[in-house]
Amino acid sequence: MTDIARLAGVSTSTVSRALAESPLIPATTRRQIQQIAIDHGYVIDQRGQRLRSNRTRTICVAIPLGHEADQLISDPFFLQLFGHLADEISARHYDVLLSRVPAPTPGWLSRHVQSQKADGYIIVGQSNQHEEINAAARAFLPLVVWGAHLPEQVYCSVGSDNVGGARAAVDALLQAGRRRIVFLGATALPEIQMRLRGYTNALERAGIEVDPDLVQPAHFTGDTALAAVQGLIARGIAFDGIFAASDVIALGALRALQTSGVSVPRDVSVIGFDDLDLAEHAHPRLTTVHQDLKHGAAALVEFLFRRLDGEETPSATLPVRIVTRDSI
Amino acid sequence: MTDIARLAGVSTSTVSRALAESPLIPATTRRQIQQIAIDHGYVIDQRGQRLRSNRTRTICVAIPLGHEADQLISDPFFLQLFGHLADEISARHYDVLLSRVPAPTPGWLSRHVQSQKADGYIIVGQSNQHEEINAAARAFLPLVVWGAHLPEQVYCSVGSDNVGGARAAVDALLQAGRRRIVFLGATALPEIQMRLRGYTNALERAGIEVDPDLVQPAHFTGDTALAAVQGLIARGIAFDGIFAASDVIALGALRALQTSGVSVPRDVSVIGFDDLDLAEHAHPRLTTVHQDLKHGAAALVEFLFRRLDGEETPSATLPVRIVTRDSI
DNA sequence: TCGGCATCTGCAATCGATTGTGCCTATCGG
DNA sequence: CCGATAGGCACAATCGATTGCAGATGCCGA
Repeated sequence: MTDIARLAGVSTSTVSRALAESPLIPATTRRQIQQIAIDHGYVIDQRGQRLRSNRTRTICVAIPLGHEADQLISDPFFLQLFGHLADEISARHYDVLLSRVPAPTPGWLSRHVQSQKADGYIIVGQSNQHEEINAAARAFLPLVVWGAHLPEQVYCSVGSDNVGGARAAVDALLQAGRRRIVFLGATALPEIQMRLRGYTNALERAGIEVDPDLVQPAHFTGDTALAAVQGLIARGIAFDGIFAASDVIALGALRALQTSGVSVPRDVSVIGFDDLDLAEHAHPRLTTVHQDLKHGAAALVEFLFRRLDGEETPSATLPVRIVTRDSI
Repeated sequence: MTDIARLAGVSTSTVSRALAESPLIPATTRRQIQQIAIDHGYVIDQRGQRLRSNRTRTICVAIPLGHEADQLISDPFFLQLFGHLADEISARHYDVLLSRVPAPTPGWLSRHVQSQKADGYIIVGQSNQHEEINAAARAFLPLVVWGAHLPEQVYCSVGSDNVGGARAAVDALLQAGRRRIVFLGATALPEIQMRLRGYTNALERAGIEVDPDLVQPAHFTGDTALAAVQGLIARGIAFDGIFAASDVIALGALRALQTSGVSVPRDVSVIGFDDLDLAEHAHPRLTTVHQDLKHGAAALVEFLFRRLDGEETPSATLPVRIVTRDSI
């Protein structure tokens, strides 16, 4: 900037103001200085600008992986949500900073916020970090969370109706005449806990007792789901329906059934949760609970920018609906 | 930092050195100062640190959209590549900055580099920005590109063997007895041009003349591919095979054929390019040219970090292979 | 001719860190 | 007992921008 100032025969103050379109500088001078900057390939250094002006024009999307340190960014659900978030954020001319937090240590979020790398935060999935997020949110407004709505929550969250969606999913299986329904999911996560609650609710309402053998842990990779289903078959535990807490899990279950010669949906009905692009293309096409990630992402970003302007925003729970295809 | 210095009874220089584990500060003092920092929730402000130390510990992943401004980040191919890139970068403890450049203006990349937002750049897809990238790469070493290897290229690129892959794909269709083979793809892009060249090569070698009617433009969304195939059918142009320049295009073509009552692969064989997760789950399961995006991403990041250390790196072309499924 | 006012423009402080240089104080050997 | 040496530490410059304040300039009317 000093160089540009010298070339233009003015001070750096004037250059700074000219490039910022300050009305203090007459329009003709402004244009001249801007032209000199362009001609010499000068652009404002973000490091200096950010330090001085206290704004980074950057939103950080963070994924805490407290439950499962090896879940990668290349997880299809996360990528799909992230894609929509990035579209929304870049449409507002902000940069997107992606941060993966493999093993959250106490205070990680507050520290991250303090480091001034971004103006606002979108946390994808609470993992087991509810308290941590609460603590950070108490002192820092521009922070929104994709996930479940939990008791004692001070932060703003957007998420699907997990209990209702799970209940509807299990109801669909019951309606298809299924009685021994497996639940597959990582119950350490709040969202999955909610889905388990919906599962339990639906069974109880139908007068069916929950069989602990049928509630199986499965992480977010298809492989653990595959192993869980194979385990059930090997142990001779009978079942005629599977409610998978995510589509990726459902696809793993489908693979396991296929290799064991179990026909879907003749012998076993399967329903997933998420409605990723994958679900439509699965074989058989996967019946699943549709979450509207695009609208969810739009809501998250909308709320975040309102908070950047100092406004408080409420949490939101998005309705879900069953998409009926061929696996049920 | 001034506060921490006061609390510890030392100067900010000492605090800075203590937090940086400088051997100039005795170990016991270091620990004391670090403890005070932790107790008071202090973390180094990235803005100051970056300004002073000239390093951001950030890699920017940029997508130029010169050809098609409305392509979104939520494109499955891009997301899958991006996921692998992000995994690799965050494994090296760097941050990932995502930048979408909708309508590249001359000098956009050089300007971006100058702005000092990141230490290194990964450009995904050259779009029509070959010259621009060349210009930036002449003055800036830590820059790598996913895409085709072009003549007069000064930058480092990693990409698949597009010509060879396309040739193999068309050969596979020919071997299945197909003769009137459609090409679907956006030929404005260098990578797609290469695939078109492979298509032409393979046909010529088989003594078949290229019918211009069968070379159809299709963008990266499935919808334009769907429309193109429906157009061919409506115009009564006969064809018995489709080489789609990407899996997303192939899925669009499959949908068009399905709604028109054309059976795949009985009446028409279809082959794609990419081997996204989607391909395996398509119905019928899509035969396609497999690109190893995970290794490609690893190579890109490896090269980039070597360049951050001042080393020159060559370009690389990755081999591809046909994954045979049910659509051919 | 001069005062007053509006319009520009520059000085200098500031954001929060890093680091070369040099001072001070022990410690040790002669 | 004194000087050399090394180990700790602080001072102050610096990175590249922004902005309040004050000074300079020009124009107007009286």
